[in-house]
Amino acid sequence: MKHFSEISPAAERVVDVAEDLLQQHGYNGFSYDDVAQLIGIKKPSIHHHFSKKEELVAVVAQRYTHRFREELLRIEGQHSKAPDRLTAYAALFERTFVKNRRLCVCGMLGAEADSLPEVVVDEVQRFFKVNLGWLTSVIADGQSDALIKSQSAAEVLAEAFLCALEGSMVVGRGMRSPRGPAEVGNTFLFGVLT
Amino acid sequence: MKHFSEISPAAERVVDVAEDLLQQHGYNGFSYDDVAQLIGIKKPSIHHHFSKKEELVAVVAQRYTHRFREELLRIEGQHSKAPDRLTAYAALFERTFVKNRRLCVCGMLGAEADSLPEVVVDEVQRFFKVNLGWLTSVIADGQSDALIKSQSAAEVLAEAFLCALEGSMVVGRGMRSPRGPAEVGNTFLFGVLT
DNA sequence: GTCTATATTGTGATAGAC
DNA sequence: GTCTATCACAATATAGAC
Repeated sequence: MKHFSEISPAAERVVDVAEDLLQQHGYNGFSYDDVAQLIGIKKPSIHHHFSKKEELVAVVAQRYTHRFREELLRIEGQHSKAPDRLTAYAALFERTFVKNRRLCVCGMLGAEADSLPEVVVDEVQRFFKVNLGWLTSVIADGQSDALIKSQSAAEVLAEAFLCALEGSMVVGRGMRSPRGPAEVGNTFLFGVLT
Repeated sequence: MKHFSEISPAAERVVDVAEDLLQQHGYNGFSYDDVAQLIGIKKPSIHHHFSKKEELVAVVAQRYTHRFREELLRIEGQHSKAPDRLTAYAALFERTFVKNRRLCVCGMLGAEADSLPEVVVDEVQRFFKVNLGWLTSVIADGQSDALIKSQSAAEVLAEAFLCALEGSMVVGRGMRSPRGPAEVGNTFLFGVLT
């Protein structure tokens, strides 16, 4: 599979626009022509960079996961206590959602996963694994430090937290509500975990 | 808007199949021809029952919400304590998910809401409002009876619970994981609320 | 209620010139 | 890297016969 770091600047603009359309309309909700028109070039030029749609979307998801990992590192550098790290984590989702109720790339693709090419689902799976792994270790640390009082297994708490954040974007969009991940994350953290 | 209770048996079969396809592939992921082939008739026959796709999907969502309300009533009849009612509520989502990781109709439509006709989004919004209203009153009752210890506002707890359940289907599908709403609901209920 | 036939538009994708 | 031209097909939707 092509790697996002090895693509040209022109191809990167394609990925930028595709990411945006994906978050707003989903895999089956945008076309090569939509991407082309937003950039201001023609459809076959998109095929020049990514011959198949599944390749384009897989690269979008791949880069999205990479950037998420960079953010996780940044959070570790900026916050040392588990509750602060989890609040900052929820803020990542909130930042996406406040821009026109954009969905998480992998939340959208996760919903559609049943009718998606395998290369795409593989990337989605990787995103969730990375996030669950990180959350699990942060929560386990919080339990050791007695900053998180719930004694449920860190792994299942991590999953519930991630699900609440992903779900908040879906529900917030479906309800046309301004309420998003930050609020739901807060409820979870201060009504449940700590 | 057409009401699901006033449609013919033939039209109802169309709604049955459309609901299924919707849960598996989303609004933009199934076609009139898919519906026709699964029933064993031709595409224009579907148009005879529902001239536009948005009308068909709106009726699917409408009936889905109605059936959900019937289930909520049933839960009220079978369980009197708030935690039991919430566990039974999570089981509704689990029942959907265990069938080939099927998504909640309105969870799927909520994710896609940005590129959906307004008549459809209206129904999705109604579904979430109905569910949040019911959950809020159940949780408030549980707080009065001291069966739910969290003192956060019932409304925000309701939203977090619903988001966790909807999100669990999205994440479970994206991870190709068998873990679903029942487990996440459990974590929320016994690690957070009670 | 179902069909055949068809209009119209959009889609992912390719060939080959510049 | 971008273009024009084009293909093959699938989509929603309509007209009109049975």
